[in-house]
Amino acid sequence: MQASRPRALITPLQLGLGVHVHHNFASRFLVSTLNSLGFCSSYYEVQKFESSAAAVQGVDLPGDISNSFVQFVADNVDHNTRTIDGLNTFHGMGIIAGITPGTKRTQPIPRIAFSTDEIKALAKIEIKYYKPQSDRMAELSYAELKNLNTLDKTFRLDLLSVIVWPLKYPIPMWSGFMQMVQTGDYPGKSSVSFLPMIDLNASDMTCIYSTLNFVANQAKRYDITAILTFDQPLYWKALSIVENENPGSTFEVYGFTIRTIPHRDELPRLNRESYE
DNA sequence: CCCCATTGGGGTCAGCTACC
DNA sequence: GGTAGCTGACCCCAATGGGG
Repeated sequence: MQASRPRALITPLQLGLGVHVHHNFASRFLVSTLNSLGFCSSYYEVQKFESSAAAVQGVDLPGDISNSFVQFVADNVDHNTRTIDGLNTFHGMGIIAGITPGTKRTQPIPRIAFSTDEIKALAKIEIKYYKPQSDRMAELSYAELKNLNTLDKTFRLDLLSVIVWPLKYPIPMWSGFMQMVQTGDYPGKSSVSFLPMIDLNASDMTCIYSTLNFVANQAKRYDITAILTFDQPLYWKALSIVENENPGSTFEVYGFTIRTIPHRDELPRLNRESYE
C-alpha cells in the first residue's frame, strides 16, 4: 500500500521499520534503499517522525506517573571516538528517570514540521554556574580508624557456601535472590525515560549543580520527591553542593535525596551475605 | 604548496509530480 | 491549481594522502 500510494497515507509497519533501521544503523543509504524497494518509509518521513516524537516528548515523563515511584540517575556519558590525540571527544552528563511500575506514552505522535533550531530549543537544561555558598563540607572531621587486626569470623563462609551448595538445592542465583527476599505483589516492570544531556564534563561542579537544579525542577513539576543517584565520586560532589546551600534553597524545600550505588567491590560481600 | 579526493550522516535547496 | 512528499545534487565536518 505504501509503495503504491506513497503520498496518500502512512502505513505503520513501513514507518516502524524505517525508524528502527535508522535507530540501529544510522544509515541514510539503508533507509533510502529499503524505501525504494517499498519496505520502509522515506528517509524524509523517518526524520519527520523522529523530530515530531522528540518535540512532543520534550523533557516530560511518559504517561501517568501519579501511581509510580520515580527516581533519577545521573552519570557521565562518554563518546570515546578514537582520535589520534584523544581530544575532541564527547564527555557529558546523562540523566535518566527510572519509573516503577513503568509507564509509557499512549498518546499518538502528531505529525508536525520542526526546524532544527526549534528542536534544539526543546530539551534544554539551564546551565547554572556553581558558586559555593559556604564550606561546610570542608570542616568534616573523620573518626580515627580502629586497629584492623581483628579476626574475620566470616572468612570460612565462602567454603561453607560451596559445601552447602549441593546439599541445599535449589539455591537461588543473583536473579532469584530478589524473589526470595521479596514478599507481596510484584509492582511491575520499570520503565526508563531518557532526559537531555549536559555538554559539560560530568565532574565539573557547574555541571553537577545544573543537574541537581534540573532534577529538582522536574520533581517540583511532578510534585514528587527528588531522588537522585550518582556513582561515588559524583555523589560526594553533589552532596557537598547540597550541604553547602543556604537555608531555604530549592534543594532543602523539596527534600532532595542523593544516593550512591554500592561500589562494585562491595558486590562480592553482598553476594556472600545472601547465603547467611 | 595547492588542489582534490577519500569517509558517511546530516542539512539545504531546487525541481518534479502525485494528490487533494 | 496549489501543496507537499520525495529525490537528487551539493555542501559541511576533519584528517590525510596523492598528484601536479
